[in-house]
Amino acid sequence: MSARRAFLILYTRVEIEEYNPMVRSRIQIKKIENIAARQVTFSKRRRGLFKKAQELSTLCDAQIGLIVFSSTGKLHNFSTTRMSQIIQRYMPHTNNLDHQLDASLQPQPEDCAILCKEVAEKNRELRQMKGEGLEELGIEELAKLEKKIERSCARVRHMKDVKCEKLITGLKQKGCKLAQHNKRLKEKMSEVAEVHTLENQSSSSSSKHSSYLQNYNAKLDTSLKLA
Amino acid sequence: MSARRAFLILYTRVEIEEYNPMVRSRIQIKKIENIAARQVTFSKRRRGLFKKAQELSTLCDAQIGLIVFSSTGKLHNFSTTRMSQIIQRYMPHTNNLDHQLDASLQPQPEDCAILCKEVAEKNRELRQMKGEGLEELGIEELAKLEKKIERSCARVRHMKDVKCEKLITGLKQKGCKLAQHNKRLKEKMSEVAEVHTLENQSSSSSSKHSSYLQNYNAKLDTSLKLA
DNA sequence: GACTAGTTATAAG
DNA sequence: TGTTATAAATAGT
Repeated sequence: MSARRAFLILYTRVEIEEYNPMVRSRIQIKKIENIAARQVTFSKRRRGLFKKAQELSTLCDAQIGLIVFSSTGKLHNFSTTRMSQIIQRYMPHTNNLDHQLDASLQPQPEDCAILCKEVAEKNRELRQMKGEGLEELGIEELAKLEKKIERSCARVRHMKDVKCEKLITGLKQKGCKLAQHNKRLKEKMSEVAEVHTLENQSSSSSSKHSSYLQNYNAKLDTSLKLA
Repeated sequence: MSARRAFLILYTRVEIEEYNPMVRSRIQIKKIENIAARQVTFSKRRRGLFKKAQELSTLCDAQIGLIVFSSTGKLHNFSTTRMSQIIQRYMPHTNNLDHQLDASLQPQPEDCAILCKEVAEKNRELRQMKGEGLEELGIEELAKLEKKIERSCARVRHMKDVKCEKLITGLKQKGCKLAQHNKRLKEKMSEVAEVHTLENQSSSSSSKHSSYLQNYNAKLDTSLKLA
């Protein structure tokens, strides 16, 4: 039984580490030394990568630029808009060390055209969202737009409510603190007043204390206002 | 039973096309409108994309630069060496250098900058109208925005109602006309049938008239279909 | 962020 | 390039 067990363990280890089964196995991510295999993998994975990039840009409305040089030096690239546009947009985010690049990244006429188109498109969408220029839309489209705007409105309303609630909570807390502070100040005031009364009864030099009390009251007021 | 069958079919279609089952289903590659879902997907897929890029570069010894701007404008990038190096290696492969030579004939960079700003501004407004990126707004602004969107919605709804009403009126008129036409055609038909009966009773040469009547009926059918 | 269950990418042939 | 079975990515919770 022990021998059988040993065999099983050995078999399993061999299968995982060395034996190439006829089916796909997990691979390590390290440079593929076999050139043919590397090229095949490069081709397949490049396609996969570009597809993923395309999907991400579509699904999430992202702007993507992807440059790939194969080990043979061949260029492959993908971008949602003109690559130069993406690189330009990227530049401000990078260190100033790369300023030399700026010279070769002057805006192209195509970029202007693209931007113009973009502005026009945004304007159209914006006008629709504002409920302008609706004549060209059909009933279905109008219904969709209505739903979309309603959702927007709900989002705005929700954010407003959240902020209001936060504000109210904050104000309440502040109020509580102020009330506590007030209470403490009043207590102190009555203490002072008591002392004053006692002193007033036992001594004739009251004017000095009286002005002191007034001064104290004034300070109290200021504290309250500041709080 | 037929009604029940129709219901079942409808239910099935809805389940397939719209209802979200509790398990993963195939998705269409199109912009995700739900903002939260979009952000989650962006985050997940971005990680996946970057991992794939990393793997491809390691496995196949490729030089890769990847720039991603999210829809909120945030930059994410990956590169095997300094991005500037990759961009520089990329530049000769574009025809930008040729364009650069006649820079004097090209639109000024300022134009592009202005357009860029405009796009950015429109995007900001649009996003707000869609109820995105509201964190930076105060309660007052949110309230204003809400009112604005409500007005938009009212406009869209109004336009939809107007169009619906028009459509309904149009359809009703069409229906009336068709009904009238039908009535007239039926009257004519009974006249013809009457004549035919009389003639059939008084004369023996009925085959000629019979074929004439058939022809007439065929024409009637055509008229009805066209109407 | 973790989990699960279908989906998608891909290693090997 | 196409196929197949498994690994990996990921949509929905």
